[in-house]
Parts: sequence; structure tokens; C-alpha cells
Amino acid sequence: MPGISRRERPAKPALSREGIVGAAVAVMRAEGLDRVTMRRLAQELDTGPASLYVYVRSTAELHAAVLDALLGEVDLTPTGGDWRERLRRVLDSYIGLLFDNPSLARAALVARPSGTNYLNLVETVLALLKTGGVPDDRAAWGVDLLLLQATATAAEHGAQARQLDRDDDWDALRAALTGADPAVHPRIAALGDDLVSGPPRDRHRWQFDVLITGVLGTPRPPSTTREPS
Amino acid sequence: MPGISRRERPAKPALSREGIVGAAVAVMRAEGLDRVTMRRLAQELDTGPASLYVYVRSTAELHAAVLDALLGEVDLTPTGGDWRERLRRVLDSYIGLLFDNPSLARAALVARPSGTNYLNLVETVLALLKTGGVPDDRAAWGVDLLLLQATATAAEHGAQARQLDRDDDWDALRAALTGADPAVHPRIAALGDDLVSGPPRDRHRWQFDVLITGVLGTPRPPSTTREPS
DNA sequence: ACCTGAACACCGTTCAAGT
DNA sequence: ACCTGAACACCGTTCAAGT
Repeated sequence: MPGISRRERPAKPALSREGIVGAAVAVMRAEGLDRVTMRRLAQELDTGPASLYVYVRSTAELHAAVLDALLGEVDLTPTGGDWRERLRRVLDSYIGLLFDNPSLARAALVARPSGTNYLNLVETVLALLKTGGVPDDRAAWGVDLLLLQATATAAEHGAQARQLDRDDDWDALRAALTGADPAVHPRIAALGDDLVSGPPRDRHRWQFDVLITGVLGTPRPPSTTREPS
Repeated sequence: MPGISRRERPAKPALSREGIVGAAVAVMRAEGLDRVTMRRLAQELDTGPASLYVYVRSTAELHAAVLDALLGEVDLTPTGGDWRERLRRVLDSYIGLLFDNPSLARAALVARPSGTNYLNLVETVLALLKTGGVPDDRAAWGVDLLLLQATATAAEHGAQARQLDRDDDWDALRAALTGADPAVHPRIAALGDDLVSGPPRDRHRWQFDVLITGVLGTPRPPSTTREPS
């Protein structure tokens, strides 16, 4: 028994970008993004790592491709509620996806995806903002803000959830905040528990509302760049 | 000439957490956080990597310690302007620090620092929000929102700035957005350039204003957790 | 063109053994 | 206790050589 995944595959299928990304998604699902390495994938595809570089530029690019593939699972058409509620649902779906794959959220911050699924997500958010009467110029900048916030939240919390390792750091932060010396950090001491408490869902909802309220109430500054001749 | 950094150090100094973090900061400044590895540090300290584990739990924990040390450079007492302007300056200082060390921003999302410098930053933000009349409960959640936004912005942009590698991804996104098919992605096509354009400073300022406006205008939801007896 | 073996230059972490 | 050598189990990427 030389290979692991030799089931109904008598002949080695030809390499292709599609096949590589597909294998990458499978490995990610089974073992996490940390295991999506050139060497692990080469093993899966029964070849050497060098061969993959014909189709993929780097590990980072590969991770971006995996993310875009996963983005196909985001629910872009929730039903019921007004534009605001639907937008919240779309972003919750996006966050949920990244929560399940925390390392993916971190990858999203580093190498932004540019595939169809990402474009569909952006388009959906823009359409909902339009429905809500958000001026175009604010929507253009707002979509970035909303997606960045969602991604960062997932990246942050995701770390906490998956790796036991990070729990210690988070506990350390919690302890540092709740145990602050009132003489040195009076505001932290005054707020205490509230700084880190609250059900995540409530926090997310409030954060989303802050963003929407802010976008609705904040005109964009006049452009500081020189006009095109 | 056996070692690299043998200058006025005749005897090998005893290992200590302080010394390790200090060396880590030095290596980060000189070669970037990517080079802050157990092995590289061991080499710097003239020992083996295993020895470091007496003082440091993991590489992630070490990176968090480096971040907290760097956080000491954030300007917490800008002069002039009202609370809002001063808060903007503090966050700009924080963002600037992370911009210069992009990988640090990513580390901040994964392993949150809990040292004195981080507490000082949180305290300062809370104090400025208090000055601005932001209710305590919103300030408690708002500080997280503001710092997360700043960190994510740095993590995102930082990748673009430092590594040529990521430029391609960003260009790909830009091209995908500006070249969108109006039949498939009408809103993206309509907004076009504006989605990715604008001086970063203007975008940052607008994002900050959105957050402040949002926090000022969004009450926290009534707690959904049961009251303490 | 596409594919590969082999090499270069690294990693984190553990553990038995020493002092 | 503190420190370490050595090992285990990996990495990304390049490049000359093959088909």
C-alpha cells in the first residue's frame, strides 16, 4: 500500500490548476489550512512539489484560491427582512464560514481573493447598500469596511476557538483587563468585565449596527487629489 | 570568528525572558518578524532552540511579546485638537507602527498582546471616548472595534506594501473589480474605480469617522444574558 | 511545454541526558 | 532548576535535467 488515496483512481490524472485547487480544498476540509502545503499537496497528487509551480505561483496564491472556492458557500440570497437585515445575514454567513476555518480568515487579510465568488459577495453587498439608499460613493468605500470588519472578527476570534494554544493568550488578556490597577488604568478598571464580556452574537450585531449607522451618517470627504485634466 | 554578534560581550550572558524578547525585537527590526524564529534567536543568543522553551511557550507567544514591546512607541499623548482629533492621532500612530511592520499586525490578530503597553493604549482610547461623552457600555465595546479596525487595516495594507508577492494579488483584485462585466456585476461596474481608489489617508479618515459616528449613534442592545442573582 | 529529482536553506517542538 | 544535543517531522522554492 504505497499511497493513501488510491481508491478508484487507477491512472494518475494529469495535473491542472483546477485539480490542484480541488485537492487543496479537500485537504483544508480534512486537516485545516495549515496542512495545505506544496509538499502535502504534491503527495496527494502523487507528484513532487516542484511540479505544482507550473500552475500555482506560491503558497499564498494557493491559499487565496482555496478561500475563493470556499466563498461559494456564502448565502447571498437570504429571505425576509429589510435590506439591513438581509445584509446582516449575508455578512453573518460570511463570518460563519471564516469562523469554521479561522486560518482562512487570516489568509483573506494577506492575499485578497479576486475570483468570481468574491466578486459575487461584493456585488451583493453593494446591491443591498443601494437598496438602503446609501450613496454610491459611501457604498464604494463601505463595502470594504464591512468585509474587512467581518474578516478581522473571524481572524481574531477564530484563533481563539480552534487552537488551544491561543486560549492562553486570550485568558492572559482577559486577566490583564479585569485585574487592572485602578490607580494606573482607571478607565479599564471602571469598565472591568464589560470590556471582554457579552455574547459574541450581541457584539457582532452591535458592531454591524455601528458600521451601518456610521456609513449612513458620514459623508465622504471632498477628494484631495487633483482633478483629472 | 565563530559568532556574528561577538562585540563587547566576552561571556555569554545568562538566558532570560527579557533577553530573549530583546533579541527578538532586534531581529525583527533588522530582518522582519518572519525571521523571529526559535532557531534564529537561539543562534543570536548562542544557544540551542530547545533552551528558549524554558522562558517562552511558543513562537506565537514570542511574537505577541515583540508586539507589546513595540507598542511602547505609540504616541498616547498627542497635543491639540479635541478628543476626536486626539483619538484619531493615537490610532494613526498605532496604525503607522503596524504599517512599518506588517507581519506584526497579523500577529496582533492571532495572539492578542496583554502587556503594559497594550493596556496603556486601551486605557488611552477609553479615556478619550469618556471625554467625548461616549457612554461607558459603548466605550467598552467600541475600543475593541476601533483597535480591531486599525489592526486589520494595517494587516491588509501591510501585506501589499512589503511583499512584492502580494502586489500581484492586489492587482488581480483591482483588475477584477474595474473590469467587471456590467451584465453580471452591475453595481461593481457602476462604481468601478471608486471601489479601490482614493488616497489611503482619506479612506482611513473616513473609516475612523464612520466608527465614531456609529458608536455615538448606536445604543447597545439590552443584555440577553440572565441577570446575576 | 511540462514535469521531476534532488538539493538548498530553512522551520517548531520534544525529550532524554547532562550539569 | 536550567540547559542542551540530537532527533523527529516537517516547510518553500529553485534549478538542472529529463521527456
